[in-house]
Order: sequence, then C-alpha cells, then structure tokens
Amino acid sequence: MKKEKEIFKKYLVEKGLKLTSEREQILKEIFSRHDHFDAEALFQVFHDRGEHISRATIYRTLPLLVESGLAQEAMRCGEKICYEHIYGHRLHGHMICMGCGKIIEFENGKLEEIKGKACKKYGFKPTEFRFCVKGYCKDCQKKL
Amino acid sequence: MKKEKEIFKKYLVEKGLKLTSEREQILKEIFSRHDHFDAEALFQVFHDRGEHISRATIYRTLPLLVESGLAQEAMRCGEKICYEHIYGHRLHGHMICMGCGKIIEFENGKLEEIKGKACKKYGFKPTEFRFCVKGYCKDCQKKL
DNA sequence: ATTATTGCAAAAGATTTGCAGCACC
DNA sequence: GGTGCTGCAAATCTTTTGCAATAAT
Repeated sequence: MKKEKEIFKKYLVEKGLKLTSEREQILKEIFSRHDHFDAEALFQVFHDRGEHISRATIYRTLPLLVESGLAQEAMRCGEKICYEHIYGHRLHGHMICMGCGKIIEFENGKLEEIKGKACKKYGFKPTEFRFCVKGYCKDCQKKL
Repeated sequence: MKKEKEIFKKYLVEKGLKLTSEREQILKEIFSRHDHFDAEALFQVFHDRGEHISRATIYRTLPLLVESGLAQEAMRCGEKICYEHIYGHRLHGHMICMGCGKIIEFENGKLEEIKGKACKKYGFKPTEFRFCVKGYCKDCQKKL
C-alpha cells in the first residue's frame, strides 16, 4: 500500500472514521498531480472523467487530508482556497502572479530554520505552513 | 499630514480617484490598531461608534489600501480575509493557533533575504508577502 | 459641472449542513 | 447490524455589483 494511503487510513481509523472509495479516489487524485487545486477543480476532474463525487464530499474530505498531514491550504487564488499535497515535500514558498495567475514554487533551506526557530521560541506546535509572495511575474511586468 | 495619508492621497490622485471622508476614516482606523482585522470587524467598529460606513464601501476600500502598499492580506481566519497595515513595518511572520485563534507575530531578518532571493531569481516583482504557520499554541497543546 | 463614490439591496460564489438512503467494518 | 458516509438541495456566509442619490475636485 502506498505510504500516503497508509497514513490516511491510520488517521481515519484513529478517529473512528472509514476509508470509503470516495476518500480513496480523492487521495489518489491529489497525489497524482503536482500542481495546486481547489475544491471545484477537483470536482470537475472527477466529473469530466465520469466518476461522480459530490462537491459536499470533496469539501468534507479536504479538511481530513489536511488534518492527517497529507495536504495543506497553499494559498487563496481569488476567493478560492487552493490546496497542495505535502507528504514527502520539502518546505517551499510560492510566488503568485496577480496578472496571469501563474504560480512559481521556490525552495530555500532557510525556511525550515525560520519556522523551527519561531515555533521553538513560543512553544508553538506547527501543522501547516505557508510562504507566499504576491506580485507580478516577468512577463506580466512587461505588459503593464 | 501623516505619512500614510500622504501616500494614500498620492495613490488616489494618480489613479484619478478621490479621497473621501469614508476612505479617510478607514485609513485612520486601520493605522490606529496594531492587530489584524477583517472587513466585518471594521464595519462593526464604525457601527458601534455610531459612524456608519457601509460594508460595500469597506469592501471597496480595502483593495485600494492594498494596492497603495499600505495594507495587505495577512491571512485567512476561517473563511474571512484578515488584513493588517504594513507601512513602516518590517517583514514578519504569523503563527495562528487553530485552537483559540490567537495570533503570534514574529520577526526574522532572514525573511527579507529569502523573499529577495526568490524574486530576483525569477524576475518577480513582489507586492504582498505572507509567512504563516498554523498549529497550536502552548496553552492549547495542554488542552488537547 | 463633471465624475467618482456612497448606501442599499439584490446577486454571486464558495462552503456548510440537514436528511434519507447507502456503504464500510 | 450499527455507525459513519454520500448526494442532494437548501442554507449560510462573505464578498461583489447595479443603480440612484450624493459628494469631491
């Protein structure tokens, strides 16, 4: 069994919840993509593929994935919440272009250090992390 | 005239917009507080004080303050967007407790460095910045 | 005088929820 | 078999928008 499925299953069992086929499909889908997605986009993917999963189920499943540590809210794109899977990923930041919506991911080893230092200082127990820079990408700056 | 008012006025004039008394009140209010706030909270402050400013005006003014560089979206608290004023502040991060909603601000000189490095690498022009860690504060960890 | 702005109320969007039937353990 | 889960549709909540009256330059 894939590691992420194991983690999810373990989390669900501990909470007295069940691993349904819908939850499994959603888990599989978000780990098969490497970009960011929101609830509606996820709904559309299944819909287009003829595998119907209701919006309600998607909205109810995403927080479970977050709580199990497999995903996190990465940013707000307009009014929507965008998620990303995080298991097996290094801490990274995002640059979000307000012109074209492009998202650039970047890594920096110091992110972990800053996060660790702040949490230690205040005895804070971290679950989710987010480093975002909004602005304009190279291409969109030219257009302005 | 206060520096932030000058900046706001300059921004508005450049855009062919006007400095109305509502905009001025909102500006003054957000610079008089040092915490984070959302549109509804701002509406309530004025309402409680008997100075009526409509929600529509608040929702229309906040983006202007962001675009003029005086404020930014700091985080999402639940479904709401929380803002903070940024003029004259150093880059800082937030730790948000999912248990009690407490927000801890922290500074770290390396934030500026990381942001700068990433933007330079991709030719990205930054306008807003956000470093958030969600999790549980010292007190809430005990309660769990 | 001109043009942007305000407040209102209606609209739009995203997300949540109650409920009845269905699926997992 | 019992309890949690799903889909649906209605509800909720935040944010946006059209419009007529009003205020800033």
